[in-house]
Amino acid sequence: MVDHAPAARPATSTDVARLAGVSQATVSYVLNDAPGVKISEETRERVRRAAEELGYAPHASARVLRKGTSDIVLLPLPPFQIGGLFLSWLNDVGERLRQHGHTVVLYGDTRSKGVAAAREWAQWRPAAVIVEAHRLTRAAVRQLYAAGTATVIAIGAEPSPLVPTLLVDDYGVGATAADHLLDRGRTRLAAVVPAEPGLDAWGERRLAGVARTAAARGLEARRVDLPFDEDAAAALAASWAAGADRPDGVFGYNDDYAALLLAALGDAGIDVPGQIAVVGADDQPVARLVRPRLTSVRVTGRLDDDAVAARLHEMIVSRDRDPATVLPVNDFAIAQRDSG
Amino acid sequence: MVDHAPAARPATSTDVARLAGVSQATVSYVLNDAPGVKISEETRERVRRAAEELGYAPHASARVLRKGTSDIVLLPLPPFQIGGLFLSWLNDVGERLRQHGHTVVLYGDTRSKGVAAAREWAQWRPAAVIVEAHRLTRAAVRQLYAAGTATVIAIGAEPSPLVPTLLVDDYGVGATAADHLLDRGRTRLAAVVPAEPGLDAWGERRLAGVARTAAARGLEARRVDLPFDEDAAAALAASWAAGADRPDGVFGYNDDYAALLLAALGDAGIDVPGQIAVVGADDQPVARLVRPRLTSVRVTGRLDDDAVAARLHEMIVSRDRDPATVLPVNDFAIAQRDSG
DNA sequence: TTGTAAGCGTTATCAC
DNA sequence: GTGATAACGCTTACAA
Repeated sequence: MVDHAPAARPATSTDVARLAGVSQATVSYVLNDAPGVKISEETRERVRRAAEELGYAPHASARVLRKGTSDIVLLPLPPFQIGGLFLSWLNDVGERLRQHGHTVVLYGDTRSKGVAAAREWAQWRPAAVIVEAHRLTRAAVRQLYAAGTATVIAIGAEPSPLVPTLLVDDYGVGATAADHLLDRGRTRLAAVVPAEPGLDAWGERRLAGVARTAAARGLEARRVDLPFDEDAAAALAASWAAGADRPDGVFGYNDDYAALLLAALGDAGIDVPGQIAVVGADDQPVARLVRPRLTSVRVTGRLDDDAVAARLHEMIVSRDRDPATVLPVNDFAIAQRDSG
Repeated sequence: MVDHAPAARPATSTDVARLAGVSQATVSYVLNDAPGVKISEETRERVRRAAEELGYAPHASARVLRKGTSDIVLLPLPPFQIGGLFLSWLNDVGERLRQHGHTVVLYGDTRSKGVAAAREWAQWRPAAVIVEAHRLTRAAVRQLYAAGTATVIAIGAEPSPLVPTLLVDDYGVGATAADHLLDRGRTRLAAVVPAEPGLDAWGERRLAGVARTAAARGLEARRVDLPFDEDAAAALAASWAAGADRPDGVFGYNDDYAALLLAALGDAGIDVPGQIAVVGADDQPVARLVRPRLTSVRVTGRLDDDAVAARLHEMIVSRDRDPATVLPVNDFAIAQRDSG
């Protein structure tokens, strides 16, 4: 690439055509490898060289306007609220989607949901919108499909009745922890639900997974609401140290909460895992940094990222809008350590 | 909003005009509050109602094509590689930028840099591009400016020579830790540099901050390369337990690495903070979950998010392209706990 | 094998 | 005050 003098305005395909000595249409044909159009290799080369020379980049909006739809895969997600785990998964899958020719856009909007949000997303004529299930309504989906969006995909812990779902099973986390605890002979189970706005919904689902699994064996699971706060954890540990109604197996919601509880139990003189087994989730670094080391539910991919991206791509090109299409993405394993 | 029958195609401003019984131009005037155009309040109301009725959302691409530039603030960042800390900061600032009328887009591209990347970004005619400094070249900046981008802003630990910089001071983290350790009488300093690709560059800068501060007091700081690995940490702790060349104050890079080291020192029978003080960084939850609790460098905002967003907005509207414009965003404090 | 021309939905410059 | 109308840059059917 030659280092040109600063262009006053970005080069257009007309500029390229002029430089290459061909028509503007030919430029479009060549650069898009238009099928069913025969152009001599020599002309192609001239066009490509001219484009390179001018630093030509096609005007995305003009292209979208003309074609009526973009190749954007829109992810209107608040990127921080979702865990680092999901975020890195998303990045890997995004990378693959890009290789399939999509433009992956994390769209910065947060509060809105329903048809108002859909209208905003629809402005960009995305090929696909992948969004948390709770932000979708029937009208929202309709608006997007009217805007030419090939498919809308919900992210949720259960299948959406409106559109295909990327199933991020959160019940399974709790279920896996419960199975592990029960298999090791624990019978009085408890599950932490974080007392933080935004996290509680996730906590409820993990708790439900624990409860469901316990129920299958004729047992119950107690709910323990816990804010991320040392004093609250100490109070809880003290009440358990006093005896009364102490569980012998606790699922700590995730590794952070489990570690918080673990530290408080230790401070209160309760033996882990002797008196209480503690299991975390997400297999984060902290699990190996506390003593005893934390047993944790590791979330693994059910399909590899390539496969997920390939399925998504397939759904987009085939305009699969069937709510019956459900793509489960995660699976679980126990990372066995010392706490339970 | 009335819940309409499914639209076959998204409503255009022409549809709105027809329904409101006005010309299409009038619709544009009303919805954009065009200055210097007198339109009766009654007409305005009719137009607005028609737009609402039809669920009209202007076609973003058509608007961009016509206006020559978008209101997109493009952040071509891999959202996972950057820490959770920066991510949540970014979200807050993004939210504010949105309130200033910008469309914040995290653009999914990763590998590319230089003019090739710039060309890809320029396709969308963004109003601003905020990107890591190392991905910019002179030609890249030129291409973006030619595409009408109001300003390009670098993110980096030192001011960019090409464009204005959002200064994320990483040296300061190490410097703050070193000051703290030195103030408490430690003299044989060491700093952990994570032996992980991708993290080492950050580690080097934090180390440099420690070294610089130590040097100002006539002392040196030792570099300790450490992978995130229990065995490696144990080996390091064992060598220090053996005596030899043991530091009395260690900066652990961040809380995860500091906690890793802390656990290994404990296992090796070294007293913390008695024999070695350990300081982490980022003030993550883990700092309160380990024993002794971890003293940590807390990264705080130098300006509040509102102010940062306001400055960015100002730079965009004024087309501030002056590399002398530097916006330092973070400041530091010590979260004093038990480890040092 | 290549060129001509229509039209995508907006905004903005003119006449009316 | 309001309504035609001409771009904006591109893709694609059709003409040459």
